[in-house]
Amino acid sequence: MDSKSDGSGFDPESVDVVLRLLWREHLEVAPGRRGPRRKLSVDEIIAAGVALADAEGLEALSMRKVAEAVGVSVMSLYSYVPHRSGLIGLMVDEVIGRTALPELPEGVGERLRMISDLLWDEYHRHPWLVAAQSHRPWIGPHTSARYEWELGALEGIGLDDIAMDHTVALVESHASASASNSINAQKLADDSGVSDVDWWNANAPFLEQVMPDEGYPVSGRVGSAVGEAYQAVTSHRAVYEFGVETIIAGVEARLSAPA
Amino acid sequence: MDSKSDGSGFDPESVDVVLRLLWREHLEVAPGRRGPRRKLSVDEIIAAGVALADAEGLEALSMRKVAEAVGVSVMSLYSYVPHRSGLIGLMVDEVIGRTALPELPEGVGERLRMISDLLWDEYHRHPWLVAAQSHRPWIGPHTSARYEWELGALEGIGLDDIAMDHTVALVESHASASASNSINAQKLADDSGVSDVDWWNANAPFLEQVMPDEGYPVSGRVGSAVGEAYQAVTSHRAVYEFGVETIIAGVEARLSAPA
DNA sequence: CCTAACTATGTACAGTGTACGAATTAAGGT
DNA sequence: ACCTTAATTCGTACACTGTACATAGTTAGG
Repeated sequence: MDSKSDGSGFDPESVDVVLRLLWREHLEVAPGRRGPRRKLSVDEIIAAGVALADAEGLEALSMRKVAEAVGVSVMSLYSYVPHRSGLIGLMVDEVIGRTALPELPEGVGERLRMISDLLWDEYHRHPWLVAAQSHRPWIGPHTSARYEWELGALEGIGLDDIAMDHTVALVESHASASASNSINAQKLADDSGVSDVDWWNANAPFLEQVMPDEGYPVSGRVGSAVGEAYQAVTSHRAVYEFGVETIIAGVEARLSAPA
Repeated sequence: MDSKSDGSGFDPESVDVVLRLLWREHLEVAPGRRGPRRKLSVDEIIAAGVALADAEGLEALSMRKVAEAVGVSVMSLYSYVPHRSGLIGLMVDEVIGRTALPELPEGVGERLRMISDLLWDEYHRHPWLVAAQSHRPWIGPHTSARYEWELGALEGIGLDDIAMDHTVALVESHASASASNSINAQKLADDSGVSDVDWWNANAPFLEQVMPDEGYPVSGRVGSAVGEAYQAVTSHRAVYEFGVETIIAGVEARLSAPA
């Protein structure tokens, strides 16, 4: 043990600051610290960040706004949280922890669907989660519990460890990507005040001019069918459903035809 | 025909500016315009934007840098392009046009794989494409040609129009999401100088402390298996491959078991 | 009580997208 | 040839952003 060791067997200096914050509940409370008493807890900051992002999106989450929300000067935040990106990482684990992990049903398909729907719903409850994915994915307590739960749903059904991991990743990818499409479309409509259909109606005459029918035989026909089926340009929810079902069918095919 | 009509049957005022720029090749050249001769073409600006984004990423694509690259003042750009977001839309269609659409092989699986790989490769050639997806998806000539090609690959194999559209969307979603994971990891490693493995090595002792083995039975085992298989924390490419195969299996299952 | 550690805060910097207005250029109408 | 008018270029300005740094104030340990 070196001089800085607290007997836990790792060098506390080299541990990612955000990581220590993520697991703050699992660490002994810090010993009596000098200096002024802290006005806040990290949790208050995280909660304020989540509220702000829920309400106005991640791009509106500025350190100044968070600071104002918790009633502290901007630079004081930096004594709680190392940077904006780290705060976002903490927010992600926080909201993941807010979603309870339900009992798993019987059947592989039912389980995959439950996982997928849980993610889809969560993304729509916190639309900024899709934009948060371009930041470093830190390993927090709730993220870890979620992963354990997801893998547990596939335990003992006949997939090897690698396939279990990749199947979870596939379901997560698909839920994330289709939710992302759905959410971006919604955000664009909100921000610009122009809905999908409005935009299409305004620009259809122009497109008919530059896109002659004979140049797009298949997509012309398919586009019409889609428009007619949903009475809209597209239905993100339907695309999502179709994807989940296809993926489930693929996993089941893998199970019944082992390598 | 109203006073502003050019005989084409649509009101040119209501057409999205970016849309007109996207289809600029298909429009008659503008009649003699007053004012100073333009120093540039839109294409030069788009090309400069693509070069910049390829080299430094989308967040480094500032109007000031683009302006400097083409040798013009910042605000002059705005006489060519309505805003940064529109420029990005034009860049997207441009790079999509740079990828040739190859002959389609026989077999549904082979075709889906070709489409998917084409997208995966394209994302890795232009990593900023993943970040560009949060902007409005304009309908450009190359995007349309791509969509027509993708649908053409599924024509006549036994899917109805809706299923064709959704299958293409599924493959695109999956390619986009897995490429996004791969690219984000790469970018984070580059920017921070800390690789996946380095980070893990530095923080593993801490994680072992806060994550007791008995709390994560399945993910502990699976994580080890994955680490051993790839000699890395994960293999984005392998996850992608697994997903493509599963999706193909799902589509084939759908084909052999009609509703 | 003094010192060393810690917190809170103000200021400052190098950026960002783009609205606005002024100056310049060239074409169309007479 | 001249005037009008549209189009282009460009400088300045504004409201923001994240965060580095220095300073002042507060508390616990020795």
